[in-house]
Amino acid sequence: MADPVIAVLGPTAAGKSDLALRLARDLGGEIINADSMQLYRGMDIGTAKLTAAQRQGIPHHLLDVWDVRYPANVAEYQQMARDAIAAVTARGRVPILAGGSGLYLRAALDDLNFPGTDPAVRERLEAELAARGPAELHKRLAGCDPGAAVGILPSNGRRIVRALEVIELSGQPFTATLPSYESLYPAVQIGLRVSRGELDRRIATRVAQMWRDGLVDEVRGLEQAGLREGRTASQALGYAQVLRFLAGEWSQDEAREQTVKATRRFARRQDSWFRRDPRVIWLDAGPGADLPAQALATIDRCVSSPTGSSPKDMAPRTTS
RNA sequence: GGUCAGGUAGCUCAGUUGGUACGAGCGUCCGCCUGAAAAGCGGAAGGUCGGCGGUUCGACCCCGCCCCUGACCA
Repeated sequence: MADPVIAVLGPTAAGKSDLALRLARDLGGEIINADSMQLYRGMDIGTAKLTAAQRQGIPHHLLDVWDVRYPANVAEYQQMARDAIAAVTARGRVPILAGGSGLYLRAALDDLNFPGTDPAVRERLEAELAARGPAELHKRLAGCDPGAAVGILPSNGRRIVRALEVIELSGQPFTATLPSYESLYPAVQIGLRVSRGELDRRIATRVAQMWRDGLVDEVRGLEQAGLREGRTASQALGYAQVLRFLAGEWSQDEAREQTVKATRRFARRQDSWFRRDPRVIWLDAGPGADLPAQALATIDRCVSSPTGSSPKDMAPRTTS
């Protein structure tokens, strides 16, 4: 198999960063971040970003590229990620995507095209959403694109706005369904599986550690840098909660507890997103599991599979 | 020891002037997801209404006793 791309995915606190690091060392790879929040400069503690020392000299790409005031943007990430993959590959090294942002991973790896956007149109539609509510906009959507309306619930204002925006800008109907799972690259997607109980424990521990490491101070600093204006960054787990503490809305304890709760919920959403992707090869990342060995063996197996195999054929064989 | 308030879904609480619990939020589980995705949205499962006895055609709602919790008084 030529120029394989490795992806390490799974819920927060499953151990993606460490495994990616290990694989990069063993395979001669470079890591490409696939975590929407680690793209932000200065958001370190709360995103569990590896420190320079922890990176052990392994090149990490797409960390710290956005200012906290900048609204995140999948399409832009897609471009950057593909450029990074191409660059790493050109260097003769193995690209290793690591991160828990499902849509970002798919944007990088799969044949996904994002129709354009226009701030003015968006703003207008959002104002309408605020003024009239999602149900009314949904009726309008049903009028101009019945197909899209069927796939989007009348209560989901966010998606309705985007659909109307795309229709207005492109004159084309909005396709509300994700394409099937077809990779653009030959890729081995490794999913880390941890039991709920264990995961919840790790999340609690991790959040407590973030607090000890100075998350509150980090957020204070970022607040000065305009974090509150950042549409995306201000809503990041931990950051949103600390901002509410700083605003006097919550006590610090409340902020910490809420962070744990929200992170748990997030991990569940990540699970359901990744779970349905048939290409993901799941490995046990519970306590005592020898993850690197399992991962290396998996990659070996996939890479040595018959040449000429399409990416699609690289889904795990249930037998073997 | 006495008085008062309260014991309803895993948690916090609504509710029925007696007619099969309309419950809600949170949690849990499941699902959706194309330019905010650590975001946004939906669905489901959960209750012998503290225990025992009585009144009644019928009680979670009335009566009695008991148990538990909280506050107050001694």
